Amino acid sequence: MEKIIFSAENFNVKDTLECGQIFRFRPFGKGFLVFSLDKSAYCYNENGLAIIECEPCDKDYFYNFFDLDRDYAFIADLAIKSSFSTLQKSASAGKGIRILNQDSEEMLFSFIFSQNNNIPRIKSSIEKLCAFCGEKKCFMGVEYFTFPTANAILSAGKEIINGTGIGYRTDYVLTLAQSIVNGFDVKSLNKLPTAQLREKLISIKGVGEKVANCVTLFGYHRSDSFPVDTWIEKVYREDFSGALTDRKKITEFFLHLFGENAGYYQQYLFYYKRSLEKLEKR
DNA sequence: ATCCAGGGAGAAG
DNA sequence: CTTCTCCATGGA
Repeated sequence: MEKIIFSAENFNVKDTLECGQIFRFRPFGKGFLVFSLDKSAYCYNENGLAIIECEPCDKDYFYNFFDLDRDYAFIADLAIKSSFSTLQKSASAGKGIRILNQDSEEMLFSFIFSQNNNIPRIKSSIEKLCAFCGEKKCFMGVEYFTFPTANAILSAGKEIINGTGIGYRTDYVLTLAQSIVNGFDVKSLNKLPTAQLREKLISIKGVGEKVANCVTLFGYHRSDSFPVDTWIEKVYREDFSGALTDRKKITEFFLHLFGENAGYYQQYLFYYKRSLEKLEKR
């Protein structure tokens, strides 16, 4: 097993995993097991450090996965010093959040699962998908399943995919899997600038403005993305006194307000609103 | 029982 | 162009 050791100052494992950007992880030992495609790692904070353990051949993958070359102290400080009090609080509480570099195809399928759904159910459905048509593997004595290929999803068929509990979204998933099998290369879209990338993603059935923004942010690391869901809409209404109701316009409002770091700030705000605010109000 | 969750497609206005 | 309705599912 190989270890990557990093300062915990801007790498809080729990916050990074629980802030809603990743669905495949589970508590284990001193921290969490994390799964991406067919790979796995064990991560935890200890003595002011963040530690990642993985197979030697996956070391480069997880170094990039956790975005370890980026200066998150700088990003968080800008937010903390901004003139928006909720952003200050959110960034101060969530300065250990890093935006992961996840696989774009895995993100695309995962966020199609997410529409009009909640995070615990999304996690459970994706786990079932992997169990139904992923490949069984073992890491540190724990059994897990890889994220399935489009081909495996397609051959699993309607009955099985619907067995994951995603209901009406089953058709979206199978249609996407079919088009990937037919040659649609999700990863190659990375060469497009963000606006065109987003437009291309929205042309996929089951992908609208919000899901496209999640995929550009979490699957292509485009920080000029700003997903607006029910939680961010609450932030907009309650903390920015917003009057707009069209979520696309709310996205544009925040992109204009926050600029190129909007995606990082969005994640601070989302995590704070969904998980932390209720804890502070007492 | 009704509402809500990291919304979007398609129809109607 | 904008707004409305319906969509499966399960936990609160």
